[in-house]
Amino acid sequence: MAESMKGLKRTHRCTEVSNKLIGETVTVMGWVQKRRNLGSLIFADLRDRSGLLQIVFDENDVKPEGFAKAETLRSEFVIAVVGKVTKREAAVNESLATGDIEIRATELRILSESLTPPFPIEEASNTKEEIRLKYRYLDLRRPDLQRNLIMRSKACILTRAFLAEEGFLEIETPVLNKSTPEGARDYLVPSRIHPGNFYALPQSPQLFKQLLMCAGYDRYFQIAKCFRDEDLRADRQPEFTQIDMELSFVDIDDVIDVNERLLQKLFKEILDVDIKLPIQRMTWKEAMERFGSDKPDTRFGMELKDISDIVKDCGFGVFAGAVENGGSVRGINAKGQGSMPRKKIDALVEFAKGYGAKGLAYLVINDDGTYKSSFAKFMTEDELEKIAERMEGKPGDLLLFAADKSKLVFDVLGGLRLKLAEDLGLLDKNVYNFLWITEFPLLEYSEEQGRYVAMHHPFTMPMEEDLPLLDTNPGAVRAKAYDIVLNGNEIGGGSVRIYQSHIQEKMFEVLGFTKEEAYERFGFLLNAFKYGVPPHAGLAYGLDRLIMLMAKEDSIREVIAFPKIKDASCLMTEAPNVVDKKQLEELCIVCTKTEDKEGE
RNA sequence: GGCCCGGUGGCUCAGUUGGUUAGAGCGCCGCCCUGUCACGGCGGAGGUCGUGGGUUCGAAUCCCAUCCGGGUCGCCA
Repeated sequence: MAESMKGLKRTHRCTEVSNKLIGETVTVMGWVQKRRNLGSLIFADLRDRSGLLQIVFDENDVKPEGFAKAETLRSEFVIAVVGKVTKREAAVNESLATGDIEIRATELRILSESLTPPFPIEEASNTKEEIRLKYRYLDLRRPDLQRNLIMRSKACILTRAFLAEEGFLEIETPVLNKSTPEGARDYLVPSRIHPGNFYALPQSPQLFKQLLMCAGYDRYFQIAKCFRDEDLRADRQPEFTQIDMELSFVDIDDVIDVNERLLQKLFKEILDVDIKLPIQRMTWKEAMERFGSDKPDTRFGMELKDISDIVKDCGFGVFAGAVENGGSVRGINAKGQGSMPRKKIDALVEFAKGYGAKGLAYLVINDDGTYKSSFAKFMTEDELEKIAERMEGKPGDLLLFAADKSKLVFDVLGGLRLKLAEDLGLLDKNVYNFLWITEFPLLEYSEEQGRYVAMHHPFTMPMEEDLPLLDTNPGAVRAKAYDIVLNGNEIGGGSVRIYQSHIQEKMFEVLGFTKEEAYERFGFLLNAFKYGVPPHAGLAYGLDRLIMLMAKEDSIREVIAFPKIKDASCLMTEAPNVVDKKQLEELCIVCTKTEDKEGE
């Protein structure tokens, strides 16, 4: 039976009880982690968010009725204990913060009983994520998740303090918005008052923060929930959180400066990691050519090398053909992996095919300097020598090559590089390599849509020196956009925005929007900019990813209290669900198809 | 939508070329135990082998379909 806590007041969290309090009486409350019943002496480990504390129940102290209650204690019972802090009589438990003390209980109240939990509430759980997520409220009791969420809270509080100190204002923007079907798929919310009309949940507060600049708020930030109806990944959830900011009267360097100092503060205060400033910068072009990625992981080498010039006239049709068709041939050097078994190399080829590559060529430099290769027979000795030299190949190395359109080559080798690093254990989670990627292409040609689309968004400022190219070669225009990358993860990105209407109009023109279409979608922003708009720029972090990396986790689900699973549903609440006919009628909505779900 | 991995008591797993009654550790329940902290001792309960179908004298094991979870490609301005 649950007892009342009437008359008791918690005096300390478990690990706030220290050996400085020996002799004092304290009241602690929490969950029973573990009970050890020795017959006439019972030990219980009490747990709260601070940690563990040992309680001793001895009939002499806690009286027969209290002792009888202690005998019924089970895992996850919620109890209140009044007792005296004492030094442990026997061995100290070194693995516990409170390992040299214990509470000799004089009073015990069982505030709440518990069923036997479906999985052990313990650190470094082996339990399948499926079960952990179904019982997320139990999973969240585990120290790992508590640490992660406490870290997340700390990061938010520090961010607020830092940005406030830097003159930023925290301002909320609407969650119910107008859908602008450019970019990610929107989550839609039907309007009851306007039948057939829908709001869209924000993919980011982008337009509103620009309007705030227009309105004179100078420096804005918000820790904002954002929504994208796209497929999930380990680092992608349909709802996620951004640390979003925008600044007026600034250029790239101003944005980078304040953000470098923010990152430095967060990593120092939370992890005691010193980030050396300034953070390295690299152009998008260099990142692609050296790492095959716009978010390179610089914790290890294995950089891409271009061998197109060597093989453009060689006898190997795959290589020569790729160059002839305007593509390239590039490779990476898996140092010392020359002895990789054929089966594993075949697996790498399959991996490459997953990116759409037609194959993957390899060249092993044997210890005696001879070659073992899938293409050597088509090449001259001289060509092979030159390739090995370009790849800095030494005996015992495994060289891997992709030949195709350059974009595909980058994707394949960039992916392969990461896979190899992971397989070879080159990725140290204690190392934090930051990198700014700059000079992104402004536009990207969409085969699907048959037009250029904005790589970042349509309000991104082109680099001044590339403005003339907008007419002649739009694909070559670079943008004043920048991403902040940490260990191969894009943790944030932003840009300088267009504030001159003639450039904005040009941008819409290149994107294939008529003036009417542009106004239809973004009229409120374009009109606002007619009334005096300051030059402005901003940046937004993926908070979940940032915390994931700080917490050394592999999935953002580990730093989100109640995450969704791969199909965007929630195992605990079973959202989304079918709603009442009446609700639909009120919204004038008819479903043409309804998924059958079990139990409905 | 494609590809890959997984699903066996509450949890984590083992289960041979298809072959008696499907095992282990932890947990759980009962009894005993005054210094445990991975407490210990004795005893016990608990399994539609994800689901459906097929092959077979016989299926956890082989085949097909399907459901569930994870990773990834596409997708993510």
